[in-house]
Amino acid sequence: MRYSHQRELIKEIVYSTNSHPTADWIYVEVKKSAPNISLGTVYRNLKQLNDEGIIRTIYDGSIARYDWNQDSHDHLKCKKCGNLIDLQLPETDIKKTVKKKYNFEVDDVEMTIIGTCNEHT
Amino acid sequence: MRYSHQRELIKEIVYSTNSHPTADWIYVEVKKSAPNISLGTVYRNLKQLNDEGIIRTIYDGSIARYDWNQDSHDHLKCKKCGNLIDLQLPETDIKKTVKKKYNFEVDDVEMTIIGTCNEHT
DNA sequence: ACAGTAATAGGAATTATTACTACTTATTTT
DNA sequence: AAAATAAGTAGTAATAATTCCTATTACTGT
Repeated sequence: MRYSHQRELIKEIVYSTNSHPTADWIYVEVKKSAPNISLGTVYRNLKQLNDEGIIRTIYDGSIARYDWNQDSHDHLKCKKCGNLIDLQLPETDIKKTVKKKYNFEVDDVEMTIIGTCNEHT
Repeated sequence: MRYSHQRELIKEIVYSTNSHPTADWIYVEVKKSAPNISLGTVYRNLKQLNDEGIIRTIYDGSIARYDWNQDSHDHLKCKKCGNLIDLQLPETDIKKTVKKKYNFEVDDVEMTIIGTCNEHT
């Protein structure tokens, strides 16, 4: 993967926030420093960064969000504000259980906990 | 919610399979018995059935799938064949942990385990 | 500095889903 | 049972998110 200014900016934006931004939000942000970047470029680079393992793509309902955090972690989704909050649950032995019980080779466990955050109860 | 023939057919189709069908697949199926049903009708009814708690909507990446199974359960997603397989993991105390640690009122836990199923290892 | 090729801008195309509207049908009222 | 009413439908247009296409631009190894 060859260096590109645009990709660098996109990467920095994803790495600068914990808000799990969408492609569109990133597009708006990156335009501040690269006014004529195109949305296609944003999507292409997000995909590349994802494929290289530099960022991670998560799905919030039907839309894609991007996360710099590569550690295995889960998300809380607040029904009221829609925010996704990172959390680290104690690693249970889901992997082992699944392997034993279903003979399924586990790569990743994606967990989203849906409810109401402390600011909206 | 008033009775409708179309909705009844759609419900029966969702209840007849464990394959977590997409709206499009359901559309193709239901056309066999109601040839001039429209895709909009399929979507509208799936949403209604979901809102009434008769079926459940799950998201597989960015696309919606529908599931008759109302019990709290999880899904295995095979990277190779793309199939979603139901599974019932032993109820851990995720809810309690999250409540204590993050003061977050949990309604639902969505878990998708990604890997390779026994037919594709 | 230059050749080779990956990356870009800008816009068109695609896919999944929702919205609109005139007509139809299930249910309620008479 | 016929008329009234309101929810549901078909067909199509519209939207939103994402991907694709193409002529041009910009890294990078020599």
